[in-house]
Amino acid sequence: MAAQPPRPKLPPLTALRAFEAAGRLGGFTPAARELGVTPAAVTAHLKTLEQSLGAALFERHPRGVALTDLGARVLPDFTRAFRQLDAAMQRLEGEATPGLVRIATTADLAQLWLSPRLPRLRRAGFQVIPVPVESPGAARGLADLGLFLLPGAGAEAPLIAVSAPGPAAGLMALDPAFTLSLAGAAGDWARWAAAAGIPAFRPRGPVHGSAALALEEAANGAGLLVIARPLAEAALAQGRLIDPYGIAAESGLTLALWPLRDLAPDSAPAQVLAALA
Amino acid sequence: MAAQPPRPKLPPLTALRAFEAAGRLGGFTPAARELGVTPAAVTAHLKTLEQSLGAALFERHPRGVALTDLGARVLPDFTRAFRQLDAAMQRLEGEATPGLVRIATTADLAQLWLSPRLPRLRRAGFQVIPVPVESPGAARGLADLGLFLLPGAGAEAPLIAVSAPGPAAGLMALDPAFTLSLAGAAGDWARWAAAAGIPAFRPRGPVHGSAALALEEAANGAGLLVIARPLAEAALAQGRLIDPYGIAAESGLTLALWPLRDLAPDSAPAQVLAALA
DNA sequence: TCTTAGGCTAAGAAAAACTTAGGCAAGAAA
DNA sequence: TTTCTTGCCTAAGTTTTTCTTAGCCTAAGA
Repeated sequence: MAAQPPRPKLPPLTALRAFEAAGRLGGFTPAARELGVTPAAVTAHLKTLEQSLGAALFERHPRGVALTDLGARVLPDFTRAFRQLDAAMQRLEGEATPGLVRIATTADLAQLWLSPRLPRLRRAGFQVIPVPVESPGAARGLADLGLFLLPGAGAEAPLIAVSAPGPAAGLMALDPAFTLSLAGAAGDWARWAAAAGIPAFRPRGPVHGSAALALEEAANGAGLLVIARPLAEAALAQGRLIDPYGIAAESGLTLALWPLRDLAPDSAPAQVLAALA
Repeated sequence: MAAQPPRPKLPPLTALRAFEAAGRLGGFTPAARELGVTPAAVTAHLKTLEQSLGAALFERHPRGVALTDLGARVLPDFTRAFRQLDAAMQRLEGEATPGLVRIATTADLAQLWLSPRLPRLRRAGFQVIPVPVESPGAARGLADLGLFLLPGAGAEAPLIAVSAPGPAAGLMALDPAFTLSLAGAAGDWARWAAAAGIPAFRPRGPVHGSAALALEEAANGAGLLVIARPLAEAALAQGRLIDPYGIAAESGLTLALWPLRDLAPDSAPAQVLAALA
């Protein structure tokens, strides 16, 4: 049975989602990140949509885009609709597999903080799966809980310096070459050094992109690593690393675990949230 | 810039839409009709969806399908969400091209009833486009107004018999071979003949699938055609056809024109509705 | 001036969606 | 009973959509 009319052509859902994300986030590039595609794909979607509409949704500026009047007027409707759709999908997935809890987090937090806590939760009957995302914003509709280091008041994630255990390490004077740094955490060393009373200290050692890797290096004796304590706790507890100076600095970050959607009081996500908090 | 994780995999929107339609309409086949695809496509979507979910949404019975408990529980959420999405899309299209009015109707009504009325509306600044659909249900989200012959109380669409003008035609006794019938309107001749006082009359002439074609044939003198008056009015007004017997029978159908969504009071669709009613 | 951010385009590749064709089981019709 | 019809399923193959890669362009900021 073929469709009689050439093609009724219902609204291009994918393109609409691209529009919604781009409008809400204020650009094609962040939208692409959220959707998990390249910016070129978003460009193409918007082009299609505007063409089929016969009207522009964004003004193109050389440095970015801005919603047109029309775009701004209709965006909230789409945001609402997609939020409802996401919520419905979440509910469906939740009800389809009771006990399932998805936690959106970074790869580092998943490996270093969440992973050690999973066995206990699994034994309690929860099927916890970490969903790796780049930022809290990208978690939209993908998970029940979010776990991130966020800029925030609490001093719950202090910076500490860690190194391999052994008598020598802790006693050495600070050597700029005997350091390990994390990419994207440029200020951490400065903050810690200031707290340690050496404001002018500049690390010169290798920079790692992954906290897990940097910790591994540190455990192998490659240098002194400044890192948020929650990420190092497991290794400290195992004795693979030590905190030779015992100096903690404010990181300005808090380890936050919070619901990404409304949770039914006794649902699996709510229970896991309570268990981890 | 490639997406880091293999693929965050947002919900398969097309499959969700198939689920929603199938759930709401109570079967895969009607859903396929509404979506303008074959039933096999709907089957495949549901299979994908249920597989990725790890749970069944429909119980398969040999004669059809029924929502499972889970499916029934979540369906309303999806219906609501998609309705909102459709509404947003409608609003977007409406605002993008002011003056645009889409009327969902059958090919016959579009050609025979709507088409003659379009020039006046076009001159009034409305861009009216008929959207051909098979049934009112399939119009969901595709148009602003619906125009159909519906089973209904009013006698607004009586059946009449028409033929080519000329002295002989009207005077002839009824000849079963000198008839034209419409496919899908099996009872029409019987009703009209009953009203004419010839209850046992059975037409034997050719059967046409399209009212427009049948009217054309009748105008060419091929026979007597029983048809709902609204469809023949234009040809009668032009003198291309006559109503030789002057006998009208109840068709049980009413020509209905109604809004398929909420219309803003002074919007183009509302004005066109008022002008046509 | 150089660099960077953000978007655009074209071409080709990958993945999703759809159709066709045939099959099966149960209720309806003969 | 037998036959027909309805509604869904499966497999194979094709079309359409969606996405990525790679290179270009403009303006703002260092």
